[in-house]
Amino acid sequence: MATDDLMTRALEALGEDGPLSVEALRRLADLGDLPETMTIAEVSGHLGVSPHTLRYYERAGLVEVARDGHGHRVYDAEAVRRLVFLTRMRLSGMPMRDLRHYIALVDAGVHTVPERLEVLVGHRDAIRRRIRELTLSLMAVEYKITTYGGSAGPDVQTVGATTGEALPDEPPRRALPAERPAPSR
Amino acid sequence: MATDDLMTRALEALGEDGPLSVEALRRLADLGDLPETMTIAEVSGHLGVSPHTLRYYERAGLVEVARDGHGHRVYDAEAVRRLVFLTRMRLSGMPMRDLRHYIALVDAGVHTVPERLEVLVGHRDAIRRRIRELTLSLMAVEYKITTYGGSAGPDVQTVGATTGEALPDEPPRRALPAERPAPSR
DNA sequence: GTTTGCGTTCGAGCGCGCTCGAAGGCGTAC
DNA sequence: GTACGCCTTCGAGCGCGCTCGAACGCAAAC
Repeated sequence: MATDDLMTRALEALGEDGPLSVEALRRLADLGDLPETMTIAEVSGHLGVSPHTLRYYERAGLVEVARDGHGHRVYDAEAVRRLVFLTRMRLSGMPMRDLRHYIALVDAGVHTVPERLEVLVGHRDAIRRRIRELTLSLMAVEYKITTYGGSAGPDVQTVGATTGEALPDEPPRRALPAERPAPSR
Repeated sequence: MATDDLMTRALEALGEDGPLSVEALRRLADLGDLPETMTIAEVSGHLGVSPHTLRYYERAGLVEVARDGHGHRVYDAEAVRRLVFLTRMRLSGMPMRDLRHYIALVDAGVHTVPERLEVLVGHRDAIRRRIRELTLSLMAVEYKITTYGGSAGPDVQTVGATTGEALPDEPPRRALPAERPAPSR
């Protein structure tokens, strides 16, 4: 996915270990002053997505883009801003389907604002869920790494044994020193 | 993806808003006492992945599963534990390719432990990156929601304007009440 | 016996989000 | 002129991770 690069760049711009604050957001949002119009190559460079993908988004009905006398695309600032939004949403995992829906709402006029909000809230919740999932997985992987490394991890005891390997060629599944025999619920 | 359900269930088991702690991990890891052997349907129910997917994983070389007299799969505890590991890794976004690599290492013997650790560390970092990405996106979406809702959000100013919509049918892009005119860098 | 239900293998198909290639137009550089 | 480079459209192809269907086997229930 081309958009992976985008976020990578965004993260780099923020400094990998920055405070990840509203301040960071402001910097992310700071697109510089967009020129009046841009070519597809410029937009591509700016957003970090390929021209192919930009054309694809247009075909998908997510943006309308004017042509110049030669049939070449001319992206105005509004189109670029929309594309920034679109790439950001794609990056956070919103499917094309939902994006099409949202854009249809936007194009349908201001009376769809409540429904747009619903979509956004739904997506926000999806992101939150995903972060929780990943946090959980992260903990499992970190635990596994520490126990693998030998520096006997914290107090979870069964995780290592649930990895389906437990160092094959070795006595499988010695119980780690348990603190308590895990309450039955 | 079938595995979505798995994590959903895991999260439910933890209580959506729980402390997300090591305690939580222990519960997740607590698979109960696995029976000696299981049928494909049992494993499927236990892990929340379809029998189709279990067969697929086997075809992919991720687990070996014995057959009974009728040619039916018989999953032993080790296979189940491995599948738990595999689904957890899939859930956290590790691609099949890497999983195959990892499993090959496991099957190659204990001397591959260092390389296994490298893989795990790489994956851990990937998860961390993804969490950071999502956190960033979450902030952007939350900001957009609050400003959309009218309850003028915190102090970022440009984000709303970068969404490519800025309430069409309305004077586009009035500057929001800025606190400071964003430093030029 | 036949129906129901669960299992098997194999290969094909699908949904997603790109990604690419072919065939061609236009404008500038040499 | 012609080569280069960037653009266009259109449709096909791809990588991923499943997901499914067809055709069949076996066993217990009715």
